Parts: sequence; structure tokens; C-alpha cells
Amino acid sequence: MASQQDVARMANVSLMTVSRVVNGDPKVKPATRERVQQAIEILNYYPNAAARALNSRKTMTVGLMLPKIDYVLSEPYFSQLIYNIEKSLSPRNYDLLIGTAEHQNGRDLTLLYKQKKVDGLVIIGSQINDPRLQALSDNCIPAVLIHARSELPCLSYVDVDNFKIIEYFVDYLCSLGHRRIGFIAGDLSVVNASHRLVGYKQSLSTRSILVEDQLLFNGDWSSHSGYEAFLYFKSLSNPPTAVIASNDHMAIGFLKAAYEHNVDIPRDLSLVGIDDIEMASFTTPKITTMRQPMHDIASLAVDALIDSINSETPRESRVILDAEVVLRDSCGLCAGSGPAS
Amino acid sequence: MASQQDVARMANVSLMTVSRVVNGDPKVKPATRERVQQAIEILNYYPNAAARALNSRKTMTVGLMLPKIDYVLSEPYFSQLIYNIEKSLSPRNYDLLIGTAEHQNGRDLTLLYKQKKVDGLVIIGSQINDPRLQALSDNCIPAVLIHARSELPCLSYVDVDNFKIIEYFVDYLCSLGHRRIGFIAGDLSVVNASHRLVGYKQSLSTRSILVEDQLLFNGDWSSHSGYEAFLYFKSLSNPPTAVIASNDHMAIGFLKAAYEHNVDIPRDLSLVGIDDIEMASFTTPKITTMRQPMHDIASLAVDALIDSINSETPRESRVILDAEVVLRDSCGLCAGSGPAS
DNA sequence: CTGTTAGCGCTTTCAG
DNA sequence: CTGAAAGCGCTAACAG
Repeated sequence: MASQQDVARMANVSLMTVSRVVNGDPKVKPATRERVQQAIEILNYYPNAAARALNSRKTMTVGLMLPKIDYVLSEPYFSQLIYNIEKSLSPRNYDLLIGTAEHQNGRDLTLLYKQKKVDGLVIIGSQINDPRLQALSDNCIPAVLIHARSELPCLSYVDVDNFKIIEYFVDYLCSLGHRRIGFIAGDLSVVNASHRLVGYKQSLSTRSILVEDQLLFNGDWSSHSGYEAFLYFKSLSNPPTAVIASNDHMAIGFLKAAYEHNVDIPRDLSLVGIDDIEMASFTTPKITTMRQPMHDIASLAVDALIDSINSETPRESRVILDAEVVLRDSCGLCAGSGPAS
Repeated sequence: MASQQDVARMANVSLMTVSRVVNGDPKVKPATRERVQQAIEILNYYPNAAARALNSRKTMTVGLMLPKIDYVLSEPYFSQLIYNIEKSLSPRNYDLLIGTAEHQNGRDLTLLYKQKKVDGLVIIGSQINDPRLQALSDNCIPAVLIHARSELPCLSYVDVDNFKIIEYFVDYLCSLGHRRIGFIAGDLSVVNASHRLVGYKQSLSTRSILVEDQLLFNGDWSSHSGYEAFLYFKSLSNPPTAVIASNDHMAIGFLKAAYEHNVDIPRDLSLVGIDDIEMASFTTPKITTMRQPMHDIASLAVDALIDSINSETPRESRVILDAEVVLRDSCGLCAGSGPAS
């Protein structure tokens, strides 16, 4: 492995000149630059990232923290989000290091930063009131939350307006005549899930619809829990005529159960999901859902993070985006005021 | 940010002693160790990874290359594989850096290594005859392929026996009376897809079943292409009575199309997939498929890679695992020798 | 425009 | 068991 030293010798220049060429310093004489570049080519030289990081104090890599990596990675939604993050990072010459909050060293979100393996952190779907966020803020570690919020100093976030999403659906279902609207919550330890639930309750209240605890099922984001949700709602003496699932996975599980129990969606029961994963359009019926502005989420988050990495003074940026409605076939007019099944 | 220096001063020892304590060298007097550890605690000291990497020549990070990251990340199968890789790496104190073969610097698989950002590479689902593999081998860069193979020196791989998978399904479908078995290929530029196709042709030949080109549809792994495959097969004057899809996604798309066209699976047409993604059990009917030994794939790949990183002499390990059949509801007896629809 | 010096924070090597 | 010296490969800061 050739080093800067070798290149310098070969091109008959100083180390600094090589460094300047590598870093595109304009005040190198073209002839010299040429000579150096040839040496680089011939010796197949690549600057050593560790050495660079050591004195520039910039690793040019960003850490990605996934609190529940197993679940998160089985969600195509998150996978694509990661893809988009990588895609935003790449042109800015940053690499992406995957960390987890499950495994040993992941316990401490700040570790990767303190070890100087990363310059900042992207944190996806953090837990509610995660105490580790405090540590990030205290140390003023550049970080951006995605699908979560925190008003602590130094923390940025990019989130979707979950309240609006739910509100839209409640309105929509009401307009179809539904008044008994069930809700399947996601894992409530996660900010996202809890916001959606709160949105549900608020939206109902606003429309003077009584919030009934029995119309609420606590799922965990998985298809399986959506399946269970159906069984639960069906067991009610006065079941809902429409159901809002907090993500598409649960909606798909719900659909499966409905089919097996001969409940026709949307005729007997209306259903909506959130995320617009690919499968949502391959079910029967196709699921009405909300598409998250994934691309914007990723690029805004990356912008915010790199901004914060490169700024002297602590800085945070906070943005809330709107999702896009995708109307498909899983909702219908309310059959009447009686039970659905 | 405290440095080793600070700790040394505080504990009144040399830099080396601090280093020894940090690295768990047993020949440090307990009393000294204690003192150092307290200083570390108090000063909140973490060793600087860049400095370590610089003179130990070990970055303790591994790069993950995804040739087609967009597709790969939308596949829950791959996401979970990545999760498992991270999980195997973590206890060995390695971190995972995500690279891509799409973006600029990803063009060259060797870059991350040459820059000393990683000690080795995990490469998922590489293209057939990817010329870049040659470069890896030439430079003797520690690398392991997953779901691909290469006999080049220095390259290890962990793959599943695709031939056996297909052979099993052909046998199985034959035993149900099927003789006209259609095949939906994945993206044939990928090793995986091509092996499965070859397996299909061979298995048919072995059983003296004529391989008909019209029974073969070239998909691209997506649900959408599975949907198209159905339309294509249905248009045939003599359609297949059973279909093997190269992955579950395509099987799901196929199922959707079949449903929309009132073709009953498994009554009118049998179908199998591969991968056993979560959705495969949430369709109607549930899809018969093959479960990949993902956990073993990940841990064997990581073992092979770390082995090769730490060995003086080039070494490669090559393993081929078996998948596990998951019989569900998408296959049935062949209705007769006539067309299926 | 180019070179010299010093040092980033750690570990290797060799002496005690 | 512990320490001193040297250096990993690079760049900031200053000279020239």
C-alpha cells in the first residue's frame, strides 16, 4: 500500500504538495499537479482515512441508530429510508455506519461519537423520552431524529405530521358515514405510534365522537398483531365499521383475518393503513394509505445533520412534513349504523 | 474530550500503562489497573478509533456492499440479512459500514478498503462475473460473498443450494401430478437468479420433461413482475398447471393477478415462492416456499471474513447451505392434463 | 507556488 | 510489571 511519502518521492515533491493535490488546492502549479497525479496513479495511492481523521477531527462518516433493529429492518419502509439516507450522504462524501441500540455497545448512543468513529448520528424511530437523548444533548453531539421529536438543545429532527394523517382519515371515514372508527396502535413505546394514537383521540373528540376504549387495539406494528386486532374487533358486541391501522403491515394482517372470516372489505368494513409499502397495492382490496415523503425526510435529515456537524455553535433544525394520501379500494360507505359483521 | 495523555497524568502512569489497561493486558498490577480505571471513569475517556486504526492497521469495521441497493433494501429478506450480519459482527467488536455499488465511490469495491475505512468486505448478491471481484482477488482484499459464488483466490462465499431448492419443488410438483411447470426468473444479471433458472432446466431434463421456452418468464424480483408473469402465462394456449417463482415477492404479485382473474390457487394452478418473507404467510392462500437459513448465512459469512482478515496467508472458505421447505397452501393436485384456467 | 516543522492519539518495540 | 522513544500517514501553520 503506497503512502503519501511514496508519492512525494516519486513525484519529487514534498508531502504537502501531494496533500494539496489530493485535496484539490488550486494553487499548485499545473505541471507539478500533473506529476503528482501520475505518481498517484502509478502507485495506486489512496489517502488513509484514519490518518486524515486523526488530525482533521473529521471522520466523514455518520452513524445510524436503530433502536429496534430487528423490527425496523423487517419493515421495507425503514429499509428504503436507510437507502435514501445513504443516497443523500454519498454525494457529500460521508459514509454510513450502522449501529444498534440493542447490542452491547449500542446501549450508549454516544459511544460511536466519543470513539470518534462518526461525526454525528441519525436516529430513527426513537423511544418516547429515551433518556439517552439527554446524553446526546448534554454532550452536544450532532444528531438528527427521524420520526421522532425532542426539544432538547442540539437535537434536530425531521418528522411527519402524524396528527394530520390521522385527522385526514377520520374526516374521510366520517364523510363515508362511519362513526364507529376503530384504531390499531403501533408499539406505543415509540414516539410515532403514540402520536398517531393521540391524533386519533383528538380527531374523534373534535368531531364530538365519543372515544371508546374498546375501539382501540394495541398492536406492535407486525402483520400478526393486525390479524389479532381483527379477531378482537370482531368479538365486540358493537364492532367498528371502519378501522385505522397505524401502519400497512398491520392493515395487511387485518385484511387477512377479515378474509378468513368472510368479512368483506370494504363492503362490510373499511380499513386504512399508513406508509404505502409496496405490498399495500398487492392485497385484495388494495389498501388506502398515506405515503410518507421518504425522499424529503432523508435529505432534510442529512442536510440538518451535516449542517450541525460543520457549525461552530450548536444548532438545531426541526421540520415537520406532510404525508400524501393514497386512495385505493379498502374503504366504502358505512352500511348503516349497526354492527359490521 | 479526554485523551490517553490526560488519563496517564491523572493516574500517574505512562501512556503505555493506560493503553495496556484499555486493552486488557493481564500483566498490569491490579492496583495500577484500578487507579487507571478510575481516571478513565472520571475523565470519561474513550480511546480514539482513528488513532488506533492508524497504527494498529485495523479499523475494526467491515464494509457491506449492495450492488443494487434500492432493490435490495426494499426486500425484507435482505434487510433481515443485514440485521443478522450486524448481530454477528457486534460481539466481535466490528462495526458495519454501508457502501453501495451505485453511487460514485461505490463503483470501486476496493475503495473503502484502500482508504483503510474497513478491514474487509461483505458483498451481497453480486452480479454474474462482476469484473470488480477480480480486483478484490488481485489485491487479496478480505471479502466474502453472500448469495453468490466465485472461485477466485482470496474470495470466500456463503451461498444456498439453489439447485436443490428448485429440484425439490420440481419433485414436489411432479408428485402432485404436474408436468407443465412454469418458471418466473429473477433478475438474471444476478448470480442467484441465474442459478435458480439453471436448476429449473436441469431438474426438468432429469425428469424427462421437455423444457419449453414459453413456460419461462423473465421477472425482476418485484411483485409487479410476478403480476405480469401471470398475465403472460394466462395468455398461453397451453398454460402451465404449476408455477415456480424465484422469490416470494413475485409469487405475491402472481397471486394478486390470479385472484383478479378468477383463477383459484391452488385449485386451478399451483404456485411456490422462495425466501419465506413475512408476507408469504399473510396471503390467501398462504404461499408454499423455502426458508433461507439466514442466521447461519450471516454468522458463517462473518466468521469467514474475520478469519480471513486476521490470517497472514490468503485464505478462503466456501460454504453452501440448504434451505428449509415451508409447505403451505398454494399447491394442489394437478386438475388434469389440460389447461389450468 | 512549495517546503519544513510539528503533532493529531495511540501502540509497537525495546529497555529497564 | 512499567516506561521511553519512535512512528503510524496525514495536514495545519508558518516560512520561504
